[in-house]
Amino acid sequence: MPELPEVETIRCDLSAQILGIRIRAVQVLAVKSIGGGSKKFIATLVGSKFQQIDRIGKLLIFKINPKSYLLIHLKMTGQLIYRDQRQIILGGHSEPGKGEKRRIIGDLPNKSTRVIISLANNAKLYFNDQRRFGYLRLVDSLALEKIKAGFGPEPGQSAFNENFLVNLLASRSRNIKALLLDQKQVAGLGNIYADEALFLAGIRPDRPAGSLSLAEIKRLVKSAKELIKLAIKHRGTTFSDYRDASGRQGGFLTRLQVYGRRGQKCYRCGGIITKIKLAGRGTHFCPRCQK
DNA sequence: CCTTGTGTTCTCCG
DNA sequence: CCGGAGAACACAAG
Repeated sequence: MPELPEVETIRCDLSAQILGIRIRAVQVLAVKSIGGGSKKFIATLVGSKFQQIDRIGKLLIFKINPKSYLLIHLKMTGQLIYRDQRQIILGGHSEPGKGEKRRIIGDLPNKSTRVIISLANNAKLYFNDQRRFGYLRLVDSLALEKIKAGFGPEPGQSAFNENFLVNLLASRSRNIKALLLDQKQVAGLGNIYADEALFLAGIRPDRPAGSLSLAEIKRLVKSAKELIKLAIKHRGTTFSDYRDASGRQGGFLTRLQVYGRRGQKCYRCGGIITKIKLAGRGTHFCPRCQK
């Protein structure tokens, strides 16, 4: 489940690998993944270069010319794997694997590969997506601006501050976790990091947003910022499908404080982590120290 | 049955 | 009755 730290890791890695390199060919193995119209999609991409890679929330934005952008959303099981010529020849097993976290995906394409972008340096970019929720879309600059305008600030940005959150939460009955998951309000947090941020701040996820005190809001701002920064530093969390652009797992899993820890002891107070359903999502928290 | 990100649709309330 | 908030559903595959 790639969230902001995972998508940022991919953005950063790919920026160092594919910028300025021409697209030689595009194979669309699943038309659904590009929303139909593969002829125009391929024609627009082939011959152009990746000029810049941006990100808003969990959405990757590849600039291919001043008015055309390729958007890639990984949703639940999407992967974007870069293989250079040597790795393709060796079948993806060329990385030695210094530690356990360096697990390699194996031969590509595989049964989850939906799109292959071949580059002029003989490298390939594979879009894999087992559950086909993710997508690639071409948009012009006007459409891109409209999409960007639909996102709230990210925890790492200065706009995500105490004043912002005070105004956002004021007189809202919705539970705080649902609000944090709403990309229109706050961009980038998904199920894992929403649970983690609330744990760090000591706030129950089912609290009505409007019931948070100023002190709690301050803690939430600080917790979310530190959490996202640390998760990016560790290259994100791999629970099942997430891989970085080189096919490696993220390093943050072992640093999670609550997510996936149902029935285990709280690292902070020794209470037992419980799991409930909230906003349609599995939600983990410590009933003892989260108030 | 469970898992989840997001777009769409539906319902409710003021 | 309108508008918006927010909940519920759809999607998909293992």
